[in-house]
Amino acid sequence: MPAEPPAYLQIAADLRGRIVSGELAPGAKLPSESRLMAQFGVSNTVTKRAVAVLKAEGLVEGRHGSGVYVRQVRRVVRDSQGRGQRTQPGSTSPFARDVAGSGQQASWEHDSGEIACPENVAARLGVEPGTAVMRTRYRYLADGVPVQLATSYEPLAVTRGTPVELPEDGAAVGVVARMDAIGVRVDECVEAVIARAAHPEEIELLQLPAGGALMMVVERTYRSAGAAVETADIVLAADRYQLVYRWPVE
Amino acid sequence: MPAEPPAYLQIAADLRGRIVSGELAPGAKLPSESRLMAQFGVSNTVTKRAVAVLKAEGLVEGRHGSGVYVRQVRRVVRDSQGRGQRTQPGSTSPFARDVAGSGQQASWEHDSGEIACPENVAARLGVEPGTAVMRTRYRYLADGVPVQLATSYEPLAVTRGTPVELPEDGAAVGVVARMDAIGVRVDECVEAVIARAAHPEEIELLQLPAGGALMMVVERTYRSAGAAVETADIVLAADRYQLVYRWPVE
DNA sequence: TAGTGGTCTAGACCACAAT
DNA sequence: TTGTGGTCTAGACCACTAC
Repeated sequence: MPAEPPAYLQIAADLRGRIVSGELAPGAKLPSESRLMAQFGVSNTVTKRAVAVLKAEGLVEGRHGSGVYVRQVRRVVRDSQGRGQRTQPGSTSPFARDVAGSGQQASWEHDSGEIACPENVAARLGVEPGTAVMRTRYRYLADGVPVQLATSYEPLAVTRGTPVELPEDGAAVGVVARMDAIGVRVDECVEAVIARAAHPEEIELLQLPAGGALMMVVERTYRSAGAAVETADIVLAADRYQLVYRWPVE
Repeated sequence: MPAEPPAYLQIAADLRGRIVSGELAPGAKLPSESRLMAQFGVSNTVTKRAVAVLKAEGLVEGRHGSGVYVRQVRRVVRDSQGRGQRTQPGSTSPFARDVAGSGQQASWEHDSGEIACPENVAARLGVEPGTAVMRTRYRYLADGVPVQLATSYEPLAVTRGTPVELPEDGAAVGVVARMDAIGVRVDECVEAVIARAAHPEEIELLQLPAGGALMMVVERTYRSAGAAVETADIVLAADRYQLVYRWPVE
């Protein structure tokens, strides 16, 4: 005999089916807890747990005192095409271009400071841990809503004493153009992508629902003649982004 | 006054801190529910919920009747380098190369059949919905453990009547080589990456823990002279993979 | 004020692990 | 047999929304 799946998963599956079939459209309100309790003949904890599964999947969101609603997701496309390419003067930042693609307005905040390079970053930059690096933390917003975090590291051996030692509005022009300005020719971009649950500070900075938000993390490294000149951790709310990469065959 | 975070999140944060600091090393057993109840002065449901948060994050796994243990994750690196490149005869499949990189043994299963093209796939292939396509479903295993699913679609207008109409052991050589064999020169590869929670059938096929497993989904499309000749949905257990992309600047 | 979700208590039963 | 996690009951209180 195959084991019966637990009730909370059956209820979650029932609701999920009604969402993906369109019966419960984006913006629609789910049946309230008490209705679900009556309909399925279970106690409140079971219905709450079923709904918690759907929240963890990003399918629904609870609004306190009002109800649970089907989310409408529209993903921003982040295309590698043109990213890490030399941009024309006056062109807008890659982030601004991405969010413009979904009809939204881009803005960002940043702060910079010199630090001793932590171990995991040192491995990516190919320097000794403790080496002086410039760290810049960014928070990017689409229509005023924070959607992306980034932390950038640059060896000061490359930029010390130059006009681009501080990234200032580096986000507006991109790393490649900044390095060009001091004669460093970036020739390769490498991005490593992982997905994981959100860390607590990310939940706070990105105003995510507590417990179970999904993140995509891009470790991006720019290289010049084989040596890394910048690396960054880019943290994206997974349900708001699609990453696109394209390359020629042969 | 800042609001106090709920107890279950505080307990989860406490345990998470002890895990990432290394105090609770991979393989270590967490304090039992009853210990946590006593230590934090809460009821069982609260400790269970705290542990559930860590499970959803992929940090720990419960072993029924035994305890909850810190997971040891080693990520397989899936590198775009060499993927969608013309391979030398006798070379192994991209998947086999990936898992060999972490010292594991690769194997896979597949089944093929002709179907009418579903709508979302039709958009990617640039054909009318309902057009005849060959669908092949793969399940890939590393050391016998299923770690990856893939569903591939090829317009039969391209392959009908050729020796590669059925992919057969297509996984062993790759799409580019198969298309080469019938004179179709693949010249571009596009991959779109999203992250989301696992679907129920994925939980079953990949033997994942129910409720909250994270997936990465790669929509890969091969093109020849502007026309798509193959597209695939590649589903990866997020905590077992790292995707790497690299491209030249300018 | 009534309805709703978010959190929590204090138990219970079962299946499975370790012994 | 004892301890453990997985599931579930049947309540409770609070904060918030909608009216």
